[in-house]
Amino acid sequence: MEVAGSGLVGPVLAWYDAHARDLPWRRASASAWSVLVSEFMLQQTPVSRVLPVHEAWLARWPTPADLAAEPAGEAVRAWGRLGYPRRALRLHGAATAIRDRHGGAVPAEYDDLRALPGVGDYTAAAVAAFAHGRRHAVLDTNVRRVLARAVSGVEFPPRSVTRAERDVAEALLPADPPTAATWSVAVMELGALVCTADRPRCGSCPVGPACAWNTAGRPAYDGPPRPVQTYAGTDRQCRGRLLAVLRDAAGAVPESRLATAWDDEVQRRRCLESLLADGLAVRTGAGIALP
DNA sequence: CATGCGTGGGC
DNA sequence: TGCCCAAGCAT
Repeated sequence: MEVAGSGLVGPVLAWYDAHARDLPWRRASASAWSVLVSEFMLQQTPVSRVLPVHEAWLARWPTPADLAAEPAGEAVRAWGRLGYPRRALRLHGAATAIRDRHGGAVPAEYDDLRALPGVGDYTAAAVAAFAHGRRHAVLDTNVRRVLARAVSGVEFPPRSVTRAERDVAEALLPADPPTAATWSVAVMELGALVCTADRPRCGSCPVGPACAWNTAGRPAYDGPPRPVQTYAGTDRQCRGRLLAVLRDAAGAVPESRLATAWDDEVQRRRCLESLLADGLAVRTGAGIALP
């Protein structure tokens, strides 16, 4: 019952055993909560920036109930400059749901995890596998890129996850649940350290000749161009500036003070309203504050 | 299903 | 120097 690329698993597991980074949320002593927090923080944010915030977060809130006991604004403040602060709000919401619906314990079932705010397919599978040893295919951007290259022979995966990708991931997933979980983290690590988006280190890749893309001579990507993400001058940047003022203030700030953070008044007002609508800020008698 | 949502580092 | 990204999610 061979599938294309089935020769990947052994070499990747051996490589991971020798090259895995020692990350706090991967240690045997790490709680499921530590894993969940790391997965929220790692959504679109590099490991190096997550490390210090994750450490401080777990020290302050060792359990979901500890976080749920505080106002959501404290989560937004502690999130600091990790970016996409709605994740902080959702993590607080997840902690509250875990306390109220799961007796304070991070659930192990995919469906229960998936129902938490801020938890999509990837995070639910990752927490089920990495925190609880469940057998789930974990399809993140790293895994998708590795499989696109090694199995499909193309440089980059499709824009969104396809049925074909899921079938490949399922076919490769080892039958033994703990081994499946290790395989998943191992192939992610390979994508993060070796099979990178740009300048992949094929010379030191354990997959070697089993990689269809490398064997084919690493043909250039010929799919649709990926959209470039602009930032300067966007509402995202404006919202970030406004929220930074709120984070750095002890309490509410007068709305006039937000003007110092962004010149364009029309855009500034629009962004403030969107922050209020998102629940990242609230109006009080004294001005604008974190929730 | 395409789009909006932060931030800082590497080349 | 700009440009491109880095363990996604919700709508």
